[in-house]
Amino acid sequence: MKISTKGRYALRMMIDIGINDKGGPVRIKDIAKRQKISDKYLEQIISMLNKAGFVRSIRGPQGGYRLTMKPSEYTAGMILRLTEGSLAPVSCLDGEVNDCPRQSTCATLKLWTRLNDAINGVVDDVTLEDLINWQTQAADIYYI
Amino acid sequence: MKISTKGRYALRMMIDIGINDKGGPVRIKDIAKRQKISDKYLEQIISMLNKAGFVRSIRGPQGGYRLTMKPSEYTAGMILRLTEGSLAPVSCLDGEVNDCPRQSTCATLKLWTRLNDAINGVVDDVTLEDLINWQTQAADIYYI
DNA sequence: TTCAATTCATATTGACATACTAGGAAATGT
DNA sequence: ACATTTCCTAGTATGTCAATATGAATTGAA
Repeated sequence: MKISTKGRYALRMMIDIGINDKGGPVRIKDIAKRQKISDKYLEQIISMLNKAGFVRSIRGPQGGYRLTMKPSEYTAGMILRLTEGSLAPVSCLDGEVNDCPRQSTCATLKLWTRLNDAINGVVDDVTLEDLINWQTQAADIYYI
Repeated sequence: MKISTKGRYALRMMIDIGINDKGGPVRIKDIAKRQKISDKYLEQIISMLNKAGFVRSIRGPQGGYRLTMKPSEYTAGMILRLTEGSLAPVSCLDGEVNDCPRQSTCATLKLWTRLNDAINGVVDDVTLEDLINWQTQAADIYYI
């Protein structure tokens, strides 16, 4: 019942890009250095974000990545669902339809559905803008 | 971000025992047959519930397991936390204290804390009694 | 036009967890 | 005594996670 590094790193990268884009693209190497994460691993993760259109890449020298939308338009749920695959606590709630043969008599399904709703309620309520604000506020307090 | 079979089976066993205790202990073999799960695997899981005092065992012929408390006194969270280890979405929220060196500057921690609270809010609100009621209601509808 | 800096793509790996299966020991009611 | 139950430990196949590794493709700048 854990969010994997993929999801956590993806959020941190999006936050990092949001904060460090000063009118030009942000390099993986710099993100890796700031976040203290292997740049090769980050490459793989950002490739997902790129293919999903959450960032766009610029190749060659002075290249890097930029956000494609305003931070307020991304939710944490969008980013986590993309990288984690699904946030559902049980696989029968993964897709659109539940084809579990036990579903009509499954008491625990009601519990899992409530849990699923609670999880979605949180992650779809928090935007990248929120995360960036929390990040910059925390940094301010820390470095004063 | 999935509940494992251990947690799911533990809940189903507790529900099964709650429903099928007719004044005497319920055998693993019968639970396994009803739930269509390997009895050997259920043995391992119920051993955790036994050691935690959630059920008590009676050995020998006509032996089996009985609940030690009223169904209303168990929450789903108690059973899941025991079998899953922890329901926290990130490991830095696992124990009592958070000793992550990034915590003071970690924006995502706020998200994980909200998520953790939401998860706990659901699982600690649903009791075994609720689950048993949902189960018996579902069975009624199904078999009429 | 060459070169260095960057992203892009794919394969491999080690460690670990999951979801069991297997075999037999211990206890106990009849 | 014996059959029935739980109890205990070990083994195992499979898959996932979290990287690491290697090199190709692209492109701005000298």
